[in-house]
Amino acid sequence: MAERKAPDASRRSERSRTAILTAARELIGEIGYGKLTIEAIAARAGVGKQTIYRWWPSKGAVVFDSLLALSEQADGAGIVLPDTGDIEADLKTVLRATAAEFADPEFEKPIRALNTEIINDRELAAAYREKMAAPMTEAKKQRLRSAQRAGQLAADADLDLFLDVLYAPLTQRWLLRSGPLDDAFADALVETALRAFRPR
Amino acid sequence: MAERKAPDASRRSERSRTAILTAARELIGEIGYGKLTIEAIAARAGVGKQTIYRWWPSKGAVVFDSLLALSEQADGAGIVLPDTGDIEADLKTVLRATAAEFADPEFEKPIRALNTEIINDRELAAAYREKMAAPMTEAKKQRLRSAQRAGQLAADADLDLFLDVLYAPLTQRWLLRSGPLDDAFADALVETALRAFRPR
Amino acid sequence: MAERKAPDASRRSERSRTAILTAARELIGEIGYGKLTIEAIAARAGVGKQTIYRWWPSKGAVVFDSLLALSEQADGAGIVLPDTGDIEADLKTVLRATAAEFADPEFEKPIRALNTEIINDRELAAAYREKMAAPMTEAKKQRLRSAQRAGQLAADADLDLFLDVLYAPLTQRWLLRSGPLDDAFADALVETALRAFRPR
Amino acid sequence: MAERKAPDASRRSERSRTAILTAARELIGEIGYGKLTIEAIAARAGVGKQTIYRWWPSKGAVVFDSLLALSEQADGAGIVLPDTGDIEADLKTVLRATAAEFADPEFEKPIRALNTEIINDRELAAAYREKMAAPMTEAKKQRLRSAQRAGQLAADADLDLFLDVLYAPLTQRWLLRSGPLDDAFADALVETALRAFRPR
DNA sequence: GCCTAAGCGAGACGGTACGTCAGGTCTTGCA
DNA sequence: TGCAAGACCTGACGTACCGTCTCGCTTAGGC
Repeated sequence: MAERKAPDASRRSERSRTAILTAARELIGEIGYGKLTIEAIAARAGVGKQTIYRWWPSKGAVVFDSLLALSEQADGAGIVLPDTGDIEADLKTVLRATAAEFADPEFEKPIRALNTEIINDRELAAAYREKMAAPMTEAKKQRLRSAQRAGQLAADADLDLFLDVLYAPLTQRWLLRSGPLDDAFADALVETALRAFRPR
Repeated sequence: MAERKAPDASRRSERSRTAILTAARELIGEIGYGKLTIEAIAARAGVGKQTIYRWWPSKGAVVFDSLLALSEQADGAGIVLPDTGDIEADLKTVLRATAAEFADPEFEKPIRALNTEIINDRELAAAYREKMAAPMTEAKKQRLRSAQRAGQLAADADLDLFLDVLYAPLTQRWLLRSGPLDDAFADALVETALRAFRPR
Repeated sequence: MAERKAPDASRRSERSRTAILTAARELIGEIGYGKLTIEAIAARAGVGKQTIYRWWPSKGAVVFDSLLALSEQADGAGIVLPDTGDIEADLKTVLRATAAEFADPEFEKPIRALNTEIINDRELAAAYREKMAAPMTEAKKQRLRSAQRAGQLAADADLDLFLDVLYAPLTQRWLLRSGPLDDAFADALVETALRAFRPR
Repeated sequence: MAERKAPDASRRSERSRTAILTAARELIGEIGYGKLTIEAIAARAGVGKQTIYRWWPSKGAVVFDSLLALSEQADGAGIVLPDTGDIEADLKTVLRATAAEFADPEFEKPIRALNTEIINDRELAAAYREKMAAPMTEAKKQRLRSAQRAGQLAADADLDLFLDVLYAPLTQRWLLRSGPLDDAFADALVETALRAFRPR
């Protein structure tokens, strides 16, 4: 097991790390992922290129970390979905919000960047599932289990499948721009999913 | 209003066009989309770079055309889905086949390449929907309408939504590698979708 | 005999070639050979770095060519040394001029640069002897042969040796800064050399 | 007027100093002066880079010191040239030995390195003259004075000039590789120099 | 059937960014 | 407090491709 490099993480400059992630995030918003370069990140962060290459294996990894930092700061205290007792209403609220987020140009570019990377990089995909998707998924399942207890969802429903059916069409439509992402679509998805998994 | 370029399509060399598309397809399979370069395509095709720039606006467009050529040769005679009269069985057959295709490394790289391009290029996304997705979608709807007539599907079902619910989870799982693409998953999707849209 | 690259010299841009050589010469004068970089040459010449790497194997080669161009433009019509009939007076004139040239800061930097390169590069040394030293040496020998015919120099004198004895001390003293390069020194060298090779 | 650096020489690690000079000398022999780097010296010597920068102002200075150490160990007891009473024979012996040394690849690289440095660095040139050349020159003059007393050399001969005429052609030819450095050349130089400075 | 304008292969060009190497400075334990 | 270790910013390296631009050479259409 011959490591080629083993930089001493204890000596790592927190100042540089933060500056790099911030610069990456800003640049994605400004010029888009496709035109993002390591040199530009380094320049904007006031950092040597080597400092980036020392700590990240690829441009995609930097971008991933920069977005991860963003998402982590959001859910510092854990993510909780609304629970009014009405699963349909709550899911519509959440899905409409997600759809709106996709439409926000501020969010659009980074998320497209992230998806581009994930599609083509196995390891990044794994990191995404663990670090970014998992906490969100767990929060959603929490709400679904509550609905199961309330008898609004089949007790034996496969929650992973439920979430796939609920969210994948939304994401897909956004990625491929194959249709409008309006409230009607969000509502229709919720209704469809609940219909498929309603208690017998 | 003088166009800057107006290449005379009637003089276009079919030999070069074919060689370029073939080279592009081969290279995607060999080195992947990310490392694909115009120079490599030109070299492999035995063609000057200018000949590529003359006829395509971007690398993505070449790649798209090369995969389009592939898909067109497949459905020259039109696509027809099996219709045994049992919509559930037929859809399971089709979805299992699609899942298997995704698992085939031969198909995997080009489709990932295509998705990468489409996500980040509006025009390519439109071209994809028109040239590649539309015929497929139409064939699927054909089969679904047959099921509606047979009373196996709600007569007022939104077929676009149905197809989204049926296929998006599959594509998503494949793109993000978020779970196994086995027969069980394909079957579960078909059952879920049909449950959501069964006649009242 | 597998050549790795074989750029087509017939397509070479004369404009670029000239700009590069000029830029190199100017920069040597301004910042010195040690701090000279290919990037700076390219930038000053308004040229891509690749255009330099395409046509020259090393920084030293560029510098050499730039000085060669300089020397060639000087002796377009051939070099002729003064011949008043008095070899001692003529040589003193020439050596004093050479010493003065060495003292001129304008000439100093390029020549030091050249020597630095030549010392450490066999091929450059060969090129120097052929392209730059040889014509000069031939001109000097011409004058010496005239002196031999006039009976001012031993008829069987080894002219190469004579020139070494005459010039090497001058060059050496200049390179190592081991003593003053004044007229007295030039005169002394001439007298010494002539004394050693006077006719018996 | 506070010096920016004032390392306390009394605390200097002799172990490090020696290791650095040894490493420098070895590396010059192995990879040549041009490719020599401070980092490589530090790594080979098992020393931090700062320890080098603390005690030497430039790479050239390290190299110089490393070669100085070499030459000092050689002439600890003072240098004495052979004195058989026959100045011509003695000088031929010495010059032939010098020529042979130049041909020895072991000696070649360091001396070329040294010359490269000296040519471009005034201070190093001065140090060279004082520390390395001077003792050698003095030893040679000693022998020449003996020859003057023996009537084999003009009593009023300029010994510095004599040494220049004798050695510079040899050094020059070696540096520029402009001719063979054989015994014949060494002998011819001695004969020429003696002819120029023989007693009247 | 010839002429001529176009497409074509080739590849040089001015550039941008790559990923690496080394320079020289600064910081952190260890001895 | 001198040292080894090595992270840091800087800047140059030599390479790979970009998209544009000539070069001669086919090669097809209009005359």
